[in-house]
Amino acid sequence: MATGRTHRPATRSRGIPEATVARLPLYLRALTGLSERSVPTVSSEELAAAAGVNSAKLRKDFSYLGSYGTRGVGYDVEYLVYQISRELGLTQDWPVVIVGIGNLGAALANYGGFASRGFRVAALIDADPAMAGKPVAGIPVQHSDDLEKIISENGVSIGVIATPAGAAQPVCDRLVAAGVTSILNFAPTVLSVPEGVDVRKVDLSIELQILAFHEQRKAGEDAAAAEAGGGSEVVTPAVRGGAAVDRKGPDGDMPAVMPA
Amino acid sequence: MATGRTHRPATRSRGIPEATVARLPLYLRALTGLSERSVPTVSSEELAAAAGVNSAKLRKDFSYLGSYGTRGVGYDVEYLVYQISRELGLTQDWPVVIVGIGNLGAALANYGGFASRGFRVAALIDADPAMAGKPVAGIPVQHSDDLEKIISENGVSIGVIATPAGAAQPVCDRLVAAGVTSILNFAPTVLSVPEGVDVRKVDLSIELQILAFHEQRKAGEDAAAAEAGGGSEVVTPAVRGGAAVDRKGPDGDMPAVMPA
DNA sequence: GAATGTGAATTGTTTCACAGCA
DNA sequence: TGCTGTGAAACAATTCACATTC
Repeated sequence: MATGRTHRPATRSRGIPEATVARLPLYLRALTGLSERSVPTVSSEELAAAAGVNSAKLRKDFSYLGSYGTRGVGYDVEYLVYQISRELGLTQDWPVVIVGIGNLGAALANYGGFASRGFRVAALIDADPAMAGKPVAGIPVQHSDDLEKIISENGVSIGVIATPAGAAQPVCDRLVAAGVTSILNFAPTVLSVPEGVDVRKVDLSIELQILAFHEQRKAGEDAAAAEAGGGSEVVTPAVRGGAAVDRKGPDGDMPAVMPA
Repeated sequence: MATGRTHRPATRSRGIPEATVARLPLYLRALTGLSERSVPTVSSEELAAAAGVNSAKLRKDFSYLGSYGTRGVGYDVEYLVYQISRELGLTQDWPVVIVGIGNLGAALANYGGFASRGFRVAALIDADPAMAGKPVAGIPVQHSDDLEKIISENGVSIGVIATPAGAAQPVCDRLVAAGVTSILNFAPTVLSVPEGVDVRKVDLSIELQILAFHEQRKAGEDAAAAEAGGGSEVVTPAVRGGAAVDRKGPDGDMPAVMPA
């Protein structure tokens, strides 16, 4: 999961489990595809395949929303699209601000996937005065001095942070103070927010690290054995200062070393 | 979670639960911060706070790696950094290719977080001949005709897909055929891959949709009531063609309508 | 005395398997 | 007959609480 939540009770919101909520957008995407191809109905099996999950899970997920299928037939595509959209709150317009218009912020501003699903980029904000007024994705960048005003004038409740790590917490604080209650954080930092504010994070390098973990494992115990025995390109290990030479990991003893 | 996995047994890899693996990068980031500030040791309580998790979870996570702490004292920062890096496979160099050098691909190429953690952008690949040769983030873009050659010459096992949705599956197939076994997918599609290939996905609009779900809920049952009663900016509902006017959702009856 | 490491309890999620309905 | 909807079983993750060790 490229993602995690901060704060917020583990309680299911209106009975829908978090894991299910996280999959609704996936179903919606698959359904939208079918809808565009004018497919009228779809079975749990087919839809599950299109969404990349298994059908029992999908049926259980849908059962939390209500009884929207027809036994022996399947689900009406258009009807489900509407129900899921409504459940996700996509039948309304969500103005969003993006703070931090660097490479990533600009890419986000240009990203079509937002606009296509009820999200409207209401403003772009950056701390660099040189950026002010410059249009990105057709929207003029505004200076962060005006952040509070921009938020309130546009009725923004969702903010996207794409600043450098150091700026993220202060920006977050200002967004929250100005009334934002949902934040999508691309900066590699843990944000602390008051109760009632939702944070989701996307950390590109974390995803790669998780892949690397599995990749390493695939390389096999052969490689692990080789590394235990002889030299590899491990970053120059130096002898550790403190106590403990007797640490034990599950894969055998490890010399008390660490990267320089 | 901005993320999910496709394919691959639910089995713990070498006894480390997936949920734990997904948090290791977080701990590592927090530890790196402490290391830079020359903090020698840290308690589970402190580190958990810095990583944004609770301390019991952190201790349980670490217990899967081994006994790396000292009772009554805490964890040695440098030592843990090394152990986690090793566990994640970050003590080796991972050449990565990025396919699809649009706004997002370019932003990824420029993203510092990759390089800082053992990931090296070995090549940028795009299907547009006009891009070929043009440097992005100091690396010349290569044409996708040469994809297979690039993969094998650089020993790439991790690929990043940042193409439009339509191109993603063909690109994925070629990457896999050329030897890539881990894929980070930014395209909004489900990729199908053979057994043994790992896919993680990051879908920006999915994250926003999950936020919107919770945001909607925060707006309260008052808003829900208001919407049930009168007009809101629901996208022009039209009467549904098919059967069923008797569908029932958990929040009361719903007219058989859907977005236009 | 302080903080780790971990069994046991709890909570959440997935999968199974089949009753019930169109 | 075919496919949904859902209890019940299996599994996974989290949290508790405390014995253990420094």
